[in-house]
Amino acid sequence: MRLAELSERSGVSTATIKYYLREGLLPAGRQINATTAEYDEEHLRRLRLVRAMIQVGRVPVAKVRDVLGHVDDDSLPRTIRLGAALWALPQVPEPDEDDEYVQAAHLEVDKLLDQLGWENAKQLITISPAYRSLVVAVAAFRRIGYTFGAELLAPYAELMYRTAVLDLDNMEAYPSEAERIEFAILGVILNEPVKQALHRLAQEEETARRYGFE
Amino acid sequence: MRLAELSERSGVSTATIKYYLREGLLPAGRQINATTAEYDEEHLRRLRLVRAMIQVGRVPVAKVRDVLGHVDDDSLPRTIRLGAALWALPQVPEPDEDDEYVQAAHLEVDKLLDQLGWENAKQLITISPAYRSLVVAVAAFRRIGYTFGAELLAPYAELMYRTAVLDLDNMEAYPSEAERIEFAILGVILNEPVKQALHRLAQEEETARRYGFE
DNA sequence: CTTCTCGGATAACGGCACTATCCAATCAGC
DNA sequence: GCTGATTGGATAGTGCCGTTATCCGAGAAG
Repeated sequence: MRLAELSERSGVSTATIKYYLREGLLPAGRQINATTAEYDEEHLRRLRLVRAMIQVGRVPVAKVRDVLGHVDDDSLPRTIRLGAALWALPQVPEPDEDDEYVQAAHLEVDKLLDQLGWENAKQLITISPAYRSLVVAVAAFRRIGYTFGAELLAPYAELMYRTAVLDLDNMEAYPSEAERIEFAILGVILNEPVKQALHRLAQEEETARRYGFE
Repeated sequence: MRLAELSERSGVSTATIKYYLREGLLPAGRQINATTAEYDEEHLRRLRLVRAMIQVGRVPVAKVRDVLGHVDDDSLPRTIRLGAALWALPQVPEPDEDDEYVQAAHLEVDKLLDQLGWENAKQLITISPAYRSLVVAVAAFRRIGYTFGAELLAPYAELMYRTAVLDLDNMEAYPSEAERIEFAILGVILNEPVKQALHRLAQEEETARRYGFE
């Protein structure tokens, strides 16, 4: 198919597709001649993935490029590809290590990991963006005057761990390696909006149950 | 304290504070004379809240204004204030109701709510942004070729419901109404980054447990 | 008195996701 | 084979948004 058809079937304007091509989010089509390029179902699929990441996952274009680079890198073993995709995702600004709240948050999060026995996560704390995000968020709570210590975090972490087990179970249900990788990426990028929405729905439900509508 | 000190103690530049004042995120200081205004601890606290929402919660400035408007509106009953804060948060673009994937997602999500017995949430589906976000995300999965039906969503929803119970329990632990409201706002805005980070950490932990580091 | 700082108003900036405009090559319909 | 529409590439422009820089005249400080 040609650009116009790719645009029609994906619902993305040709101008935007050209932009994605330029930015390297979409591989170039097979060049038929100087003015025509041919795209296939793979392009359509990739384009839909890109759109989902940008619109639903709110992933910036540059990050999408990074993530896709890892997805396409067949030379990497699976866990590395998974990790690379996770880590290429948008992050909270770097924590200011001199800030007293950040330091307190570090202690609290480290205590939490000890309590939970997350030995693998502990090994990653120097490099994991998830760890840094957690520290930044916990520090923000403290700065406003609310403590969000290990004892409050632990039950959440327990639930999130069970969520992660579900994620990986679902991923393993797919037969091909390629699908598993793509689903894992989606599981990080699109799953979070799903869980966030479920969470808010659950909050609405429980609030209504406790206090009614008025 | 004056602008310069407010800036120093909060770590926010005077130019940005002026911008927040202009945008109505921060109430004006007490005017001492034509060129001096006096700010107090409440201003500092509010400023930190605003910063946390913008930087950690990634809430757009306009939304912060809306949320704070509800926080400050003493005439509203608590559940409404809570709901108003929840609903003022950034949303996914409106789902296109003509889209076949969106329609399928609607059916799937409705089925899920029935299965779970979330009767209160069902009543809110016409207006709840959380419901719409969920539909958009589920539709995005389907569009790429992965089904994320009620039977896969249900265990996640169960875990999220337990998370919401924790949220409300934590909120109720605060003695004053004002603190509870503020904590509830934070619980929606800052808690989500916390949970998201815990989730990713948990994914990293479980991935490492299943597959090791190589 | 004069130099410094204050806060208000306004304009400018930089990043990002697109989008509009040109253009020459080429395809489709007659 | 001619002609008008379409194609894809290059480039510049747009709109939004969070932030910052520049002026300015009115006090405060030494």
